[in-house]
Amino acid sequence: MTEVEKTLDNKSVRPTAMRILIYKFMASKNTAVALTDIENAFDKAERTTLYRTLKTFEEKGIVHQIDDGTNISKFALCEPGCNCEIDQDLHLHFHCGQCDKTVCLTEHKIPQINLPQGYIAEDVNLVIKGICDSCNDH
Amino acid sequence: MTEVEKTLDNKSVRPTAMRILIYKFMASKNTAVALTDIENAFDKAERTTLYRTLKTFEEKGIVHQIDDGTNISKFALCEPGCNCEIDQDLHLHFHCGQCDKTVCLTEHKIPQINLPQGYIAEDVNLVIKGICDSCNDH
DNA sequence: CCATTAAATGCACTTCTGTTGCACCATCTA
DNA sequence: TAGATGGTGCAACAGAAGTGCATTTAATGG
Repeated sequence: MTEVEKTLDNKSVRPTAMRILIYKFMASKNTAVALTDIENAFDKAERTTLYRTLKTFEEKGIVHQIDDGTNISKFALCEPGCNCEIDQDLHLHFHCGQCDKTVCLTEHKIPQINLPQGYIAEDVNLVIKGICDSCNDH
Repeated sequence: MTEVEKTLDNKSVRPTAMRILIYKFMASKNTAVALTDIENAFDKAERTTLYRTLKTFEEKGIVHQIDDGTNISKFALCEPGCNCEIDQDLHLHFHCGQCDKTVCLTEHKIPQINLPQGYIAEDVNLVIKGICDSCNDH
C-alpha cells in the first residue's frame, strides 16, 4: 500500500486507480485546480468521474473547494493542519489575475469578524486578488 | 431630471429608460441581485441588455459585483461611501444559506491582511456564509 | 429641423461549467 | 460463486456567461 493509498484509506475513501491519479496530480501542483485542469491533464478522463471524485474528496475532508471569484470552482488538497470545517482555522486564498492561478495561503488565517446582531456565521471565504510572487518577478 | 437620472449622469452613464428601471429595481432591494432576478422582475427584459447594463454600471462605479460563493454573480448598488476600487475601504458580504440572499455589510470593513513577500493585493473579497437575522428570527 | 453618427438594445447563437440518470463494471462479502 | 455495494463511463440537460450582428434610440452638428 502506497502513501497515497493509505491517505485515502484513512479518510474512508476507497483508493481506486482513478482516485489515486487525481490525488497525485493535485499533490504535484502547488496551486488549486479546476475540474477542467484535471480533465486536460489526463487523456482519458471523464468529467463525471472527476466531478464525483472531487465531491467525495471534499465530503471526506481530503480536499477543500475554493471559490476564487472566477466563477469556476477550484480544489486544493487539505494540508495536515487544514481544518476546513472549523470556523476558527480558515486560511485565505490568493488569486493571481495574471497567471490565473489560485493558491492557498495556509499560514494566513482569517481574522475574527464581528457580525451584526442576529447573524450567525457558519463559513468564511476570503480571497485576495492581485499579482502573485512569480508574476511579480517579471 | 429625476434623482436617478442625475445619479447616472453623474457617473457618465446615459440615463436610458431601461437603465433607470434597473437602477430603481436595485435600489428597492436591500440585497444583492443576480442578473436572473432582474430578468424575472420585468416582463420584457432582455438578458443581454441586463448583462451589458450591469457591466457598464460596474465600470462606472454605480454597482459592485459580488461573488458570494453560489457561482452566480450578484450585484449591489454602491452606497455613497462605497469605494469599491480602493483597497482600504472594502466592506464584506454575507450570504444566507437559508433564504439565499446576499447583503452588503457596509459598516463592516475588511481588516488589513499581510501577504507573503512578492504578492500584490489589488482586490479583496470576503464573504461570510451563515444565517441572516431575518431567518434567525423564526 | 433634418441628417449623420454613436450608443444602446434585441435576437440568435455558442460555449462552458455543473449536474443528473442510467447502464455497466469492479470490488467486497456472505 | 452470487449478490450487494460502490465506482465509472456515456449521454443528455440546465443555467450562466459571452459574442456577433441587425435594428432602434439618443446625441450632435450643420
